[in-house]
Amino acid sequence: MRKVDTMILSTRGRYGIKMMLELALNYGKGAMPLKDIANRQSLSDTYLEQLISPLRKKGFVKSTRGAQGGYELAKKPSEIKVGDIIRVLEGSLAPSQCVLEEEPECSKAEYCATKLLYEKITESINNVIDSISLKDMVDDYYRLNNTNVKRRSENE
Amino acid sequence: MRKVDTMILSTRGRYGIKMMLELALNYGKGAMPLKDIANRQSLSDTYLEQLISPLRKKGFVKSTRGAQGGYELAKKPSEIKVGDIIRVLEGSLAPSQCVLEEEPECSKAEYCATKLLYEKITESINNVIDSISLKDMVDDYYRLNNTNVKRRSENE
DNA sequence: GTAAATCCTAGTTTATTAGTAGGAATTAAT
DNA sequence: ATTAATTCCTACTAATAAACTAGGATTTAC
Repeated sequence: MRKVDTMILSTRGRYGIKMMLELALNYGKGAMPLKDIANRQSLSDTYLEQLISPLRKKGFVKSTRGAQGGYELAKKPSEIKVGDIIRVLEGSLAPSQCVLEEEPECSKAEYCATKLLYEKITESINNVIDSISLKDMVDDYYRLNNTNVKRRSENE
Repeated sequence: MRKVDTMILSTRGRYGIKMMLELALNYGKGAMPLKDIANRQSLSDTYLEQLISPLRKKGFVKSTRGAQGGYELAKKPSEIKVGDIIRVLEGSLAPSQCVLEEEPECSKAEYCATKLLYEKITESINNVIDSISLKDMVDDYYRLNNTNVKRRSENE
């Protein structure tokens, strides 16, 4: 039997985004230990370790080793796009191999109407994920939070 | 180790689209045996059987049993959207479970900025896949084909 | 010098994907 | 009527990928 719903993001991408949002919320306040992030999000810290490693190597995160160490964003939240995080942790999101240049799935690629379809889907996804930065998410976070708090007190 | 690139469509969706495109190209010419489709696309016919079954049950394909039987589209190609095929074979494409109503991944969904992100991604994907019909793909198919043939003869 | 942290490699388990196998039911052509 | 070609259905299997875990080396503030 098969899964009912396909998540286009695996836990790598999803946890990675949560993790980076935590770092963005902490931006400018120094290094944050991974264990804190894991605790706040109820995720396995040893698993998050695996995810933050490539983000560091790609220059989105910087680390301070040793006691009192931790991680922080290596760029301003406005300069890190959700697409950056996803591409590091999931690779290119493409609906089919043939959209990626390396190896055409389809032997008659020039006649391939499905390739055209996949390119349209890919473009649409990339447009969205490259238009949203961590700063946008932080803004959303505070906006959503304030709205709810306000609504609650208005009801009383 | 992990795969380098995440395909948002599995073979179910990709083969399903190829199969439906073949049926669309054959539209109006009677039933086409699954074995023919499998041969044309170099795919396993027993696997395609599994994929066409839910498409038939959802009313996108109709079958004729017995010798000289086969499958054909149950609607006009313009009335079948790529999104229909994908949803039948892959389920809802969503970047995260929390976008689907049933079970919120996030305990504090009302404060969840990532949910907002996922909704934007989902909306963008659905917009594309629901705007492209099998007729569009058939048109692309012939347009790509003619263009290439023409270019070839122009070169001589 | 000890505790708290990152860093690194290699496992392990579980779930999902991608098929296969085997046969029952149906029907056109002979 | 028999045969061959087809759909239809259920269950199984193998390969792959996802989701972690384990263990230890290294670094550094206190």
